[in-house]
Amino acid sequence: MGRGKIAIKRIDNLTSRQVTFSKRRNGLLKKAKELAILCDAEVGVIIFSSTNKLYEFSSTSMKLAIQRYNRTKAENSQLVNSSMSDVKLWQMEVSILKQQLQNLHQAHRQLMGEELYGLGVEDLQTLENQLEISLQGIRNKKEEILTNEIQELTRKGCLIHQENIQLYKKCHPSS
Amino acid sequence: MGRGKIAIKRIDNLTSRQVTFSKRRNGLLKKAKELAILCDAEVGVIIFSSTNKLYEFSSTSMKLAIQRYNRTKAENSQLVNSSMSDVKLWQMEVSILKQQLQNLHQAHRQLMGEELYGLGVEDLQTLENQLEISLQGIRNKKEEILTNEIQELTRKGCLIHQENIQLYKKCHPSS
DNA sequence: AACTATTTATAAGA
DNA sequence: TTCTTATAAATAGTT
Repeated sequence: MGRGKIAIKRIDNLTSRQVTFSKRRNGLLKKAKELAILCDAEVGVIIFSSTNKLYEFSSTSMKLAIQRYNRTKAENSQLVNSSMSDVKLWQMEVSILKQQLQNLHQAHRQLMGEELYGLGVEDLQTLENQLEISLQGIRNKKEEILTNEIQELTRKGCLIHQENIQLYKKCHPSS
Repeated sequence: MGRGKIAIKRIDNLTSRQVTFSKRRNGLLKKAKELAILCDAEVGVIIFSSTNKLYEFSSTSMKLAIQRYNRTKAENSQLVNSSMSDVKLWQMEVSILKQQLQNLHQAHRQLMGEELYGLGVEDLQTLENQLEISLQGIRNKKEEILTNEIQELTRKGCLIHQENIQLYKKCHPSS
């Protein structure tokens, strides 16, 4: 990625190491930010230079990312705390929300025609019917928009001739 | 960095968001590792996907990196350790999850052909294409199940005659 | 800090 | 999902 290829091993020359650190550190932080934005992910990056200077990026807050990390790692070996503290209650809400999310994800994937493993003919038929209805709604909506656009254009005198309307519709196929 | 240039904003399409996440996640982790090796730095990366799955990299150990991070921050702002309480952090997580739920709900409703208000012809076409694909997958699955059932019945000698097979399929319409 | 020649990452397509 | 490929982006070495 540059004038020459380099092996991934510690750069001996101090100056060159520092320059590369500065360039690549910026690159890493930029890519971390892009990943978070593009993919709606929570990303946290901690970098200590060899001179012990700290650089960081977090899409939310580093504290939150770390807490979440710790919790995720600890979730397996749960049991810990006591009765019903505020924290416990919030934790319960989190787990409920996570469950809801998981359920929705599952339903969503099935609507996308994925993960159809467990379904029988009946379920599949129901799904198919729903999708037919969805398609109808979407096609209607599209038709509606196009009709509006054509009316607007006609009002402005752009499309007076029938054949132009046909042409316009062809360029924006409705199904 | 690819066939086309993309703007850095949340990718709307779920599938391509997941694909991009997977590619860029790998890219980020690789670059983190290279930075650590090349420049003798301590690097820690925490990534939560939008489906709450954790991915991480640490050049030493994440525990160590986090400890060092906390220590450094504490040194910088002598005293301020009071920062965010556990409760506050859980609350933040709850609000993030709620947002995710809302997003998914929205996407879900659109797949169901509802709430099509904000969408343009382009979006509607994308949605329509997705639904067509879904339908195809579902119909294939149904056909597959029926074919298996017929084979099973035929094996048992219940359906030897062609007209019976047609009848069976009619009673379990495939579309 | 800039400047490029190259390498690398990756978006889109198969 | 995995592979391929054209193109965008990052960056190594240089000025």
